[in-house]
Amino acid sequence: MVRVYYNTTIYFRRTLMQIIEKTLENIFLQTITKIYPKLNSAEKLFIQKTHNQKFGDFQTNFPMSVAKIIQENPRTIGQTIIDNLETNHLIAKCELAGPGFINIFLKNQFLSDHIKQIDIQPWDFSFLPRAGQIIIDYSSPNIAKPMHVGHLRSTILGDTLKRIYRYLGYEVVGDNHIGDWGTQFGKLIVAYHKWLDKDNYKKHHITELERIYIKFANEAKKNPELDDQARAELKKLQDGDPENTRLWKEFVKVSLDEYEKTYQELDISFDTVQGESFYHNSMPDMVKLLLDKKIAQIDQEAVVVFFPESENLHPCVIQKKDGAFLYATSDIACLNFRKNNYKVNKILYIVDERQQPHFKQVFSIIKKLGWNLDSEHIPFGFISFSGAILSTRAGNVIKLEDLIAEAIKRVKKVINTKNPQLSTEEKNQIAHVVGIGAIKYADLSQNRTSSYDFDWNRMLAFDGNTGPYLQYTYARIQSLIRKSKTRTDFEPTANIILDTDTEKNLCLNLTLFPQVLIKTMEAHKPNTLTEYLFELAQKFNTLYNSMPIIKETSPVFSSRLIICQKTAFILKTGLNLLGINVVDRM
RNA sequence: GCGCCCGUAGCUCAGUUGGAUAGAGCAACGGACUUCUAAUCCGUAGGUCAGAGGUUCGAAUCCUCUCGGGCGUACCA
Repeated sequence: MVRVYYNTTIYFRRTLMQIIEKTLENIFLQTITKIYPKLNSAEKLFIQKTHNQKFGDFQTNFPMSVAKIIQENPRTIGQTIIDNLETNHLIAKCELAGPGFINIFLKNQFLSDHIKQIDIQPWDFSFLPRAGQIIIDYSSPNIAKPMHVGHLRSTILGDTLKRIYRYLGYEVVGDNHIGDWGTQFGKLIVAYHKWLDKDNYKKHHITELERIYIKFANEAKKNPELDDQARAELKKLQDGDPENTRLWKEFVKVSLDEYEKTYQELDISFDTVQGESFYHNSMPDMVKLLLDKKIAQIDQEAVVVFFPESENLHPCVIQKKDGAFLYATSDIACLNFRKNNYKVNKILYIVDERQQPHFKQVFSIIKKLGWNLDSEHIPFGFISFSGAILSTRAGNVIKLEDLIAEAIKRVKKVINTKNPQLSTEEKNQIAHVVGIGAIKYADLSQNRTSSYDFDWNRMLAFDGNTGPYLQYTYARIQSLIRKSKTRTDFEPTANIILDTDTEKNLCLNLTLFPQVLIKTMEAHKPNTLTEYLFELAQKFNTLYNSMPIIKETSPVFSSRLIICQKTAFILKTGLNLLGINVVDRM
């Protein structure tokens, strides 16, 4: 690390690793602006990894993408660019290929030097628009209901995005927007007085609250009068009735305590927990504001926002005829709060795809208000079970705590056959890390937009493209590193030998990590990252199975061990960004 | 009815400025452990990218239509 002190502004600057794709883009851009000064198409320039070694290491299709604008043959453009490229320290040669691809071959020396810097210097992400804060709304369980696999996606998606944004240098606020206000509390209060089993409640708060909630739903079908009672209790709560307020606070507290256990098991944390109730007091102001600005109007005794036909949205009720507020109202109030209390870069809502119309409505309303907030709904497909939608009331949920327990149980079984000599304590620790890893990876490796049917064997698989596979690869490397500790012939600064396709492939893959992170962040799709890590692990395992590492002597031994260290670093860093930990043996 | 999402190998799915021969995992079949952890690796087989048209140098990707599936459709969240 090099520290440079300046006179005017006192700060230190570390030497940062440049991202290869960006460096190449800069080199090409220099040449392109020189040859085609009028061409304002820098955004069309993308350098990407080739999918086949015969096409070089990286490539660009820039000539084809601008051929029409320049009105020249793409091959001519490509050749002109290649001929005018200034010599530099990273490109060995460029080839024109096919209809107008430019294939780029890197210098081995550059690649070797570059890889050696991995885990020594951090990458330079300073070109990203990082001003302000990224606010991420995720997890958001409903009070008094157990967290089930349906909450998994929002929770770990949000957590992963939070980690990735932070790693890229953004300031992030993770907000658990809990469902702690609304109609279910009227029902719960009625059910609490009628059916609560106090012993059960003491033993397991949420299980009992869930039971009486389901009972209420069933009883109300037979006896609609219960719904009226629930509405009355809700009204009392909203009007500040002391007894109902006390009960409500109790429900919230016991629920949060319970969720906290699951969050700890999953290694999930939040920066703020501000549920719907937090915004309750400001909701009347929101309604008034929208009425004053003539954005909302009174229709059939309710306060409603209508949208132009082109937006294809249903009217949005922001206050019911009985005076109660709704989900949309609280989201508007929440946005108002964020506008006033944060310097917003972007707001992300990690909520399932069925709520897409709701967010369109809310975003349309704040646009009418002239609030300049970059808000984005990050939708994901929902999880069903045997084709049915998971629902607390229907009672077909799989609780997160049960899923976690089953995962740990299954991992233990494998450890006992593979590594029975490990201590019980270590077995437990490994089982926990690997079990959680399997669950998180199973979900994150799926494209978030697709819905899927929950399947125990699929979610808890340990072979193939799974979390345990990546953790296993990491553990294998750690084993090599342990065994190399006593070696005296290790040269940490040795050149990396890139003579075989196996070694070169793996090394090239190592360099892609920072760009993959950017891509993952931009599309908000963690499966981009899982896919990359899986490929990296596969390439490592190919090397591991086809060539000796610690059985070699230096310089080959040193070169391969350095590759191992760097691979382990990327695997660990990548897995940690997915919220998955690693173990040194398993 | 209208709106949104989806249809890719036997199964589950990747595939985001439109790029070269559409890829993985699982399952199947054949092979590699007295050798750095076989939760691994190597190989074989498997495709009308739902169908039809269009846009162009080039389409799984963009546009139109048809068929099939899921979800949503103002006073729940």
